[in-house]
Amino acid sequence: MRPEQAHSPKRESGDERRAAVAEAARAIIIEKGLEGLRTRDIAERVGINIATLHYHVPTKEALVALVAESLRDDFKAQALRHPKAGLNGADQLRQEFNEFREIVAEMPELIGVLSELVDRARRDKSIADIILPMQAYWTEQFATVYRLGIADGSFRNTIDPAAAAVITTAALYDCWRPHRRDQLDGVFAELERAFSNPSHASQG
Amino acid sequence: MRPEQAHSPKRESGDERRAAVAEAARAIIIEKGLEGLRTRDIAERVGINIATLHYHVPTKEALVALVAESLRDDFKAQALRHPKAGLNGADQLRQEFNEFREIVAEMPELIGVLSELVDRARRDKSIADIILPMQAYWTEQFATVYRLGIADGSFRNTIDPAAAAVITTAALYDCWRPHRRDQLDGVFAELERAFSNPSHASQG
DNA sequence: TTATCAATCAATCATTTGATTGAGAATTGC
DNA sequence: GCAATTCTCAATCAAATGATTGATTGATAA
Repeated sequence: MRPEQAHSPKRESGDERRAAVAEAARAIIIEKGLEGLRTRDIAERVGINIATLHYHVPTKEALVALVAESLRDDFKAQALRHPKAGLNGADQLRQEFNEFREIVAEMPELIGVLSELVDRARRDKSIADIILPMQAYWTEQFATVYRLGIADGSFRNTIDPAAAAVITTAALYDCWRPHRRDQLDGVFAELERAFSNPSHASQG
Repeated sequence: MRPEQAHSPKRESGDERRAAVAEAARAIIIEKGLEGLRTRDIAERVGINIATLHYHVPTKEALVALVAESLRDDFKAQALRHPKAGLNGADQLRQEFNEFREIVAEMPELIGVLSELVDRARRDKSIADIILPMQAYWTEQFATVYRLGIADGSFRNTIDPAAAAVITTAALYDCWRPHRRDQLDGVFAELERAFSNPSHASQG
């Protein structure tokens, strides 16, 4: 979001409105789910009239898609935060875990929004087209790390990178949930053991 | 559900009505999510009047709890299907995977209902009280298998059973989703490799 | 300054929604 | 068989819901 212009009475631009709408909708989804998402509640939370909301985001469907896009964009920004060049597979995996820990710490409740959108993606192709590529991208990041680790010897060479990546992202996603959050570090450690190269370890 | 009594014009009992309501609600949740669950649609699908629905299930909240309970009961029934006595850890793990494959094959779309209820559990304690113990029970099954496998030597002794169980159930759950279903066997195999005992394998 | 377009609003629409009411039908127990 | 109880229904309620309408305001370019 664009920095606020100091005390400007100027109307917000269309993009700013839509960003505010997306943010308000996310907050409400966290509280009430997609099930409880109401256009009037969003308008109220942004501080605009219901007709203004419809002016900027014409339908409720468009609104949910806007939320999905805002989420995708946040994750994209997060993915670019830390470069990984020069690290071996095992170190990159650890870095991915550290980054994930940051996400969980910064956005503890976003799992709620993401999860609701994943559910909707099953039923609504327009949401699937936003959410599934994002998930696939995340999973592919791990597959790449595992391939690198196999090549550099830090992971066992029996790994199926694609399957290992699914296992990893699934476990991380599950540990984002409130009732599993205290198991995050234990799961990180176990994943590292699961994929590390035993002969590498015995050499080290 | 109770076998149908042949051609009996008798009214269905309260329990039968509620079971039919739960089943109808499940079907609608699969199609439209909790977001699109409407009491009138359920009544119509069962073939009863809306007031009759309210007679048997007084509020929408009670209805969602009924769905959660019906799901829990199905899983409980499934869990008792195959005895595991006498198998070592690795074989029990394989049997768990085979059972899970059965569940996915028999109830491919139930992930949709379960997932919606998991999301609601975050926001609604009465649902959490039904769903979370069910999930914890499932996870604990795997932890038990891993502990057994460590003891009998079929799994590596560095495993943290609780963390390994979380990783396992998370991966299986994720592979129940339509877009991941084709990876189920690969993930099974990778999980087996992840936790197997290397010195056991080299002896075998 | 004026015309144009974008944005905003209050009021409103048509329908839906969870739930209720009261009468009648069906079942049960004595 | 009858009274009591359970169950079912059509009609209805009050409020909510996504969305629309038409008037007005704000911003900008000429």
